[in-house]
Amino acid sequence: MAEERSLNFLEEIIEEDLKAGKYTSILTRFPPEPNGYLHIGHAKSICLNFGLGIKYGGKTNLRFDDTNPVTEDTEYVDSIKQDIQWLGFNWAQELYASDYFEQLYTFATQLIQKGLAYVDDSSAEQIAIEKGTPTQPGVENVYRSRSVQENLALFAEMRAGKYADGEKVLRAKIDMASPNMHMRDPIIYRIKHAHHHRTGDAWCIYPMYDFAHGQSDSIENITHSICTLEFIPHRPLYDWCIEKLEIFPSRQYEFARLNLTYTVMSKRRLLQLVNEKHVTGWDDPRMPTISGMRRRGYTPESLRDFCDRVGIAKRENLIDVGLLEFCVREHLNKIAVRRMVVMDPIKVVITTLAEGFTELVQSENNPEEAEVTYRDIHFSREVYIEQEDFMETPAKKFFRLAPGQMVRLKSAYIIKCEEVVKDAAGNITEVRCSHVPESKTGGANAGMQVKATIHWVSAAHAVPVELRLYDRLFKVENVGAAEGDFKDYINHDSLHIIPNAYAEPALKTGTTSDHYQFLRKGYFCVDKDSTDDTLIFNRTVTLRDTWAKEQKKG
RNA sequence: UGCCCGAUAGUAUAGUGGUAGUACGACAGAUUUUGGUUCUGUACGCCUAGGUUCGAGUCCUGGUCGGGCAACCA
Repeated sequence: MAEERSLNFLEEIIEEDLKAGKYTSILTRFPPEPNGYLHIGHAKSICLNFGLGIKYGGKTNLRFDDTNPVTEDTEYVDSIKQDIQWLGFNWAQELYASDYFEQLYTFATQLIQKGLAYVDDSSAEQIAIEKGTPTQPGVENVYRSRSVQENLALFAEMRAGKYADGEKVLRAKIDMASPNMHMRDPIIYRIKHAHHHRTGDAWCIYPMYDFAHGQSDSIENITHSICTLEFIPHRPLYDWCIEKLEIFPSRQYEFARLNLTYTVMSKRRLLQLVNEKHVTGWDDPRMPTISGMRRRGYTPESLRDFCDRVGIAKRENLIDVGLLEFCVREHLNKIAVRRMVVMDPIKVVITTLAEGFTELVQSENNPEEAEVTYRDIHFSREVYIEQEDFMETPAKKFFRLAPGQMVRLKSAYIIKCEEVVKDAAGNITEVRCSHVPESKTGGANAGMQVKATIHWVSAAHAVPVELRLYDRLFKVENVGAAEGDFKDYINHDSLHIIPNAYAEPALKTGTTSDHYQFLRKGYFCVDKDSTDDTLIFNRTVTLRDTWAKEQKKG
């Protein structure tokens, strides 16, 4: 089943480690900070970390990196857990960096005892100045030479709450002249008199990322700690802590994060979109968040397939959102139930049928199914078809309905346009057609060749529904590379609401499905805003439309 | 001016010294009671200059280009 595929560089490393006997099994982790909702970029990391665990018979922990109480919240913890499970993954253990606060405090004191950490009384500004620049070495200050005893006492006082925020920090004593800025005596503990979502008010000092992440990995015996490229310069510090503390040597590896065309992928920017009401929330169907995509109608399968196809490497990338759309179409084509909905109606009267004529026709629920099932649809003398499926003066290569032309009404009769009725202003109000008798499925004339088959809804039986059509959130491909404020590139036309589309009754009364294909229009799902009175559908993605492409060519 | 990472069709991603593959996209055609699906075909690529070698996308050196690194963020 699994096709022979080349290994990515992480799989190669793991296979070498396993082969060399370095590990008997692997343990990875997914380490989100609970300060925002997960997006498709996180999905790539989730699929990678959990996927590796599954592929090599190992396990994967979920560990919340909650070392900064002022930005973190349990609301985010809950959404993150839900999103991971929805994607289809199970963690071995649910853990929190905050579980290790006591242990991390002990690690810090060990460093102090070894003369490898010191309490610094300098202000943030002073520390920044003394740090130097990438091209200029930093300088050592007077606090750097404090005695072990003094440092131990001071650090204990920090923990005890004797000092205000920012009054003191604990720094690792490494090398103020290092060409790597992160090695210039990085701050490892800071004072924050803040309420933590899990530890409450037990602590007023919190470890920095660099003093929490690697040690957490080590405590859990994580074998392969996988993160994104921007942490490459942190790796020497990651290794330094492990070496000096003499703890389990977890190893950090980095891969390139996902970037998608026509969207943004930073939590900061997504939060801004939410806070400034450019979207309705984190789960707005236009958002690249997992919750937004779920609401939009994307399936876990399609997201996993996408993450698989984008690959894992170290070079920066910008993935065409078209690939995502391909993945969702491919999955939805297999599972979506077919229904007919007319979005922009024009009335067709079939004059050769008796006044009040009505009958039931059968149409397949999904032609892709191994065993095709059918539903009944009311057909009658008056039906709605799409405005765009009729042209009074047809364009070249237009082979839908036009005066004197024939089309098939899906699962019903072939009709021929005989007359166009207009109002005083010259607008077309109605198209009058004749029908070909015996042209239904199984009829004597069913084999007649027509150039097109169009969808329709019986006028008398149509059910009004609301459709929400989404377009890309941004107007430019590479929002990250665009100059100026990213908000200048927001597509203000990204939501188009059709309050009164006409749907076939089966949509309301028939089998309920999570995913529908509205014939020839796209894939849709029911939105949570639906009420007993009004069904609301989100368009997940359109169908491939070669006719639209043809038209663009002009 | 320092350090680090990277560079293969339009976009991604393989190729581990021996014929540059794959996917999406594009284009053309076939099939189709969805201009959907499916199928077939076509076009398009190793950043650059040297070097090592019988042979270099791959190894070495220089250059160019892109990205990152100086939050009491992660």
